[in-house]
Amino acid sequence: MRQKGKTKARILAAARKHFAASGYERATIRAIAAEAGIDPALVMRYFGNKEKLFAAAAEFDLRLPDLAAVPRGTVGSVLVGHFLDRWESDDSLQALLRAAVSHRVAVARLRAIFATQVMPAVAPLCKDRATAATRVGLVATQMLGMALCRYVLRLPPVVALDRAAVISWLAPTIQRYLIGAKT
Amino acid sequence: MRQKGKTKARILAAARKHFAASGYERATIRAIAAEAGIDPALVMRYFGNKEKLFAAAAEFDLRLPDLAAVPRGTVGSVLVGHFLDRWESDDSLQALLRAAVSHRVAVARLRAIFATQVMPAVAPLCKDRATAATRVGLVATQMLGMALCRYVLRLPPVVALDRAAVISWLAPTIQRYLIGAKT
DNA sequence: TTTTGTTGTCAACGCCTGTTGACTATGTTC
DNA sequence: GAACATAGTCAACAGGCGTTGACAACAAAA
Repeated sequence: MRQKGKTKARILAAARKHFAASGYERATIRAIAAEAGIDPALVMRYFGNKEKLFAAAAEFDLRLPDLAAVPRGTVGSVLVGHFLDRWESDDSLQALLRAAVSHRVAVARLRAIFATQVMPAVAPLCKDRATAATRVGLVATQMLGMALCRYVLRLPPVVALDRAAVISWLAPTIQRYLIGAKT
Repeated sequence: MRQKGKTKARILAAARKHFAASGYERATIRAIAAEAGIDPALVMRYFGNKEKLFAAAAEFDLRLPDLAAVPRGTVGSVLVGHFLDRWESDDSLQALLRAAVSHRVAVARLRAIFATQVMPAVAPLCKDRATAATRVGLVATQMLGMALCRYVLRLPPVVALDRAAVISWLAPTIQRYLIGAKT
């Protein structure tokens, strides 16, 4: 065997990098293959087609912590900090966001992650069940908005913030959306 | 003259529609020309190339109101309401956001709008000049995040909110970012 | 050693893209 | 009516794309 697993992993890493940097359509199979040091045709052998390659590259776990265990007053800080960590350590998230803006498969995947990972982990924190979905949605607007401005659009004042500043500014917002009074 | 101005306007409208719906690369000159009911070559005659067509289609004015005139306590509501109006009445904003995620010209344009329209209009509201840029940046994260989740990703709980609910949830956030205590 | 199955390469296909230059039609001006 | 500029069409180009099927290299099983 001439290392099947390693090649597959190299392709996936290259795919994540290109999808994250360029979005779905600008990331080409040829460029990904070149980065992985192999022939484009081999990518097809491994993943079937471009859409399946993307699906494989954008598969990941948000690894949300057990929020029932953290003190209610620090839920905002913990959530913001965790999201910053995930965004900075995994290209998949950037790849997914960039692609979701123009590709139906990617946006479906993103909605699925929201529904199956974010919602179940975060919604139980809300007292009134009636507004829980709304509250989690609001959290998403602030979190994804920060990711968009900081990592994708790179707005200078947002990039300039350090980790601690982002947390101290955003945490009260998240806290209020989740367990604050209904306005 | 066989109506030069009207054709140009039809091309621009078709371009905005397609860029908004599909992003930069998926919106093709051919499709735009077909929608405008003319030949693709005529688009080139009018705008030179695709990039210039996009630049023309993504040119717009945020029409920010004079914020010095509104009571300090309602600045958040006014801003959120105004942004909702602009997002829903003008395809250019969606086109620009969708394109900015994968196209360097578009992201530059978006940063320019932030710097030349948002910053000058909003920054004067902040008391301490030192943190003004940061505060306006934070406002952008929440506003663009809402636009992203509501109009582009269409997350169900965010889409379900009506105009009044969006305003009443987001206004306090914006208010705090702009004129609240530094955390 | 031969066979067999896997890992990888090569060259090409068909399609769609932005873009171009030659051409036609129409309205305006002398 | 002739000359001319403008508005619009047509067919084609060169290039890049995802994708394919035939072939080569190599490792393991016979």
